[in-house]
Amino acid sequence: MRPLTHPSIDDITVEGILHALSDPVRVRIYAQLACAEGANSSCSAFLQMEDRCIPKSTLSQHFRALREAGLIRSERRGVEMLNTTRCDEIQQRFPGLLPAIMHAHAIQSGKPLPPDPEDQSSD
Amino acid sequence: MRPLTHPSIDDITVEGILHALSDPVRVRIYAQLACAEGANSSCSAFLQMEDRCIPKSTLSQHFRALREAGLIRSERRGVEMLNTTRCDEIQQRFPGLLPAIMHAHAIQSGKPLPPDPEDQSSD
DNA sequence: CCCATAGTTCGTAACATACGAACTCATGAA
DNA sequence: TTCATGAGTTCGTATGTTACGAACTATGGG
Repeated sequence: MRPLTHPSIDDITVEGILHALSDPVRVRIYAQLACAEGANSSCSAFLQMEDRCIPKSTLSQHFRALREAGLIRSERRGVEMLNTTRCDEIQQRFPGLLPAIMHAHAIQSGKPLPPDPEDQSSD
Repeated sequence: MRPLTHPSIDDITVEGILHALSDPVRVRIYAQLACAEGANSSCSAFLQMEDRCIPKSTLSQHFRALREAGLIRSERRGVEMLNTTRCDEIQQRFPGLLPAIMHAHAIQSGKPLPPDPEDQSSD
């Protein structure tokens, strides 16, 4: 089992981020992580998302995609995995990108957030 | 030859936009169109982009991808094609999304724009 | 009508993705 | 230490997507 690889902040690309978040399952995972930061962030917490039941091998691949795009950081916590977003780093490198995407996603889901408190604006 | 299809603004999805712009060639095309709005926007203008030479069948597919994602509008102008971005419409539906993406892309390309005048902030 | 130019579509090879089966790793019980 | 269990990963394969050359369609000019 190869050790988890995380790209350095400078190797993170816009294309990579967009591609990772262009998958509906992955945005949902990412949105969950971004909301419940630090809470129940193990992979298994997503085994039964709202409506669909996603097989765990597929979930594992999705987490890997998010990880290799630089969107999340995963570390072992005993038998589980602790997943956290790297939004602070990405905000440094690409200010406003993630908030804008998540905001648009919220609009599309019919639950537009109130104007985000600490986001959106270019750093 | 089927007539060009453009999704209605309500059928445009965030995932579709992100996927379309997650391809390096397509962002470059889109960026060009967004900059030189109305100028030389035919497909053939992109036949020899900066470094790579992209075959025209491939280019055609890229334009179709952008069109079907709702990012551009294409109409015949005689023998050519006039391509224009639909950024105003998209700005209505997903405020700040495209500016943030293009801004991030500019940063990555090493030419960060000055803080965008009318963008970024959550309407 | 014939030709040239601008794009599109088709066919196929290369690449990417989804998911079940089989695996690894950490932990806890015996 | 050994075995069992739960959490994730990797592999193999079927299915989908993408790239690009060849053949096609449309428009405009002689």
